[in-house]
Amino acid sequence: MRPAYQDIVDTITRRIASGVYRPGSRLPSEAQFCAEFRVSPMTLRRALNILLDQGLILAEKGRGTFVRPLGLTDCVFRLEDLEGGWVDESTSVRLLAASTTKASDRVAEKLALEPGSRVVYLRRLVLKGERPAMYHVEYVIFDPRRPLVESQLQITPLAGLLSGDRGNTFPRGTVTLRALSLSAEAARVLEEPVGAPALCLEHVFEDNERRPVSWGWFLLRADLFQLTARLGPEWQASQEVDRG
Amino acid sequence: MRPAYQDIVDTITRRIASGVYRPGSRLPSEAQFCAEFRVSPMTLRRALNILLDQGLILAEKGRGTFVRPLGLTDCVFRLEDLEGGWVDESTSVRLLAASTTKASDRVAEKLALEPGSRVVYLRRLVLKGERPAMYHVEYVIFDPRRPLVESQLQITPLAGLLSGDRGNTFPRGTVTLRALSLSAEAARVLEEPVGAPALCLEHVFEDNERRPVSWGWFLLRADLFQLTARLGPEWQASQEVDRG
DNA sequence: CGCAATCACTTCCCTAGGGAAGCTTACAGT
DNA sequence: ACTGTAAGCTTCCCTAGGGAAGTGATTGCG
Repeated sequence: MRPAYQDIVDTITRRIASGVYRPGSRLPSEAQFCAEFRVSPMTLRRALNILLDQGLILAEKGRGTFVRPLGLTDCVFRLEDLEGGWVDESTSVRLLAASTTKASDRVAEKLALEPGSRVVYLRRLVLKGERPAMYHVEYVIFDPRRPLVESQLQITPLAGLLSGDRGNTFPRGTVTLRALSLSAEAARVLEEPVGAPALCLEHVFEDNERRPVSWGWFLLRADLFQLTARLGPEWQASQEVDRG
Repeated sequence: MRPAYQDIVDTITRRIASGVYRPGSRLPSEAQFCAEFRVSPMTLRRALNILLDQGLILAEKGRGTFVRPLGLTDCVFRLEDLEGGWVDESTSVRLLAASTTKASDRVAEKLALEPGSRVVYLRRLVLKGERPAMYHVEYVIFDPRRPLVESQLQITPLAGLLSGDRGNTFPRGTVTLRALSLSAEAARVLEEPVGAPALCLEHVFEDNERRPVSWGWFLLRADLFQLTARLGPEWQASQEVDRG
């Protein structure tokens, strides 16, 4: 039913979590594991590879594999499971502004354009129920020769931009996360006091030729959104039990 | 020299990045790939598995494998590559306070203790050169029966807590990231105006039995620290060229 | 025409080996 | 005592298949 390599992954993970294999210590060789689990080397190797790039173990060629000691810095935060959620039933998007303007120096620099080039300027407000939650500002290049723009311009289904459902996805991009205080304008829109803390999610999307296509940022109310990561071994309970 | 599966991963990645394989479209079957790259099914499968859990492709049993359309939410932020850095030559740690006190209600709740139990209270300041950068507050359970405490108590090498070098690592934990405004005390220590924005990194570490061992948080000056993630296909340049 | 069975194609899992390359240790020769 | 070598570990990579299970189109039968 369940793949053998998955059972092996879980078993070893459990042993690490429960302290049978301690951080830093060497664990049995591949040959020994093959004998214990009664599988071929290839299958065992597959299990180890999974643990390897989960970062739970650490292999040194010719010496052995070891339990990797974990530190705070091993945390990974997935934007996918942002607490506060991106979209659910109560979510609605309100378009505050959409126009084409000439790029300011700052915008032109970010988008690698000549100053004064035409760009599309967008401002959206995402509401959870009645409450403003995110404020989104974005500048998109306006170049008839590049076909990407129109897909970007379908405004309301912000969802498409977030989780790449349909065509309006970008092949590449850079996203940076930081904290800041709300400006007067952002504070007004988000119905927060000026200077209130917020998470800022700045993004630059690029096309296939690595040219920037859009620059913008989300402002997330600090009281509604946070990121959580779990550190250390985690496994799904397996129904199977040794009946040897 | 270079493993074959790695070359395959890079080649497919490059094709996705350059638009040869478009988002959502089906890519060749495993058999076809085997024929093209002249490798055995197992090797090809290995390459696909890597792309699979990089999230670049998406396989549906019986139907085929497809290029996965990406969205903003696919970003992952690694605490490891925090911009502003955790430790380098100019980093020093100053211990502001270390004492044992009775746990307040809030602390007792977080650590799952009886209110009034003894806990170790720590406050550290991390400096980059002369400049305060992070402020760390932590509560550690004080229980002679649990041996973990002493390793936690070696204060100055904060590095050990961050990247698990030696023994003072915890098997498990939860870390949450959010934005907030500096309290009066934190602002004074970090030499920032009261109410300045900061990233807050709250952490709870647990022992093998999943009992909380320590609770605390880092406050990171918003002007010094941010997290960056790259979205989309990325590959290492391979020196090898087709000479068929 | 409608429905069910078949068949081709797909992803996915596993076996049973061989061999390259790196590290450690023991042992021989100097 | 020291050094170079060889043996025996180790991780790592690859081949060449077989078979299970899911999907979709085609075909044959009522």
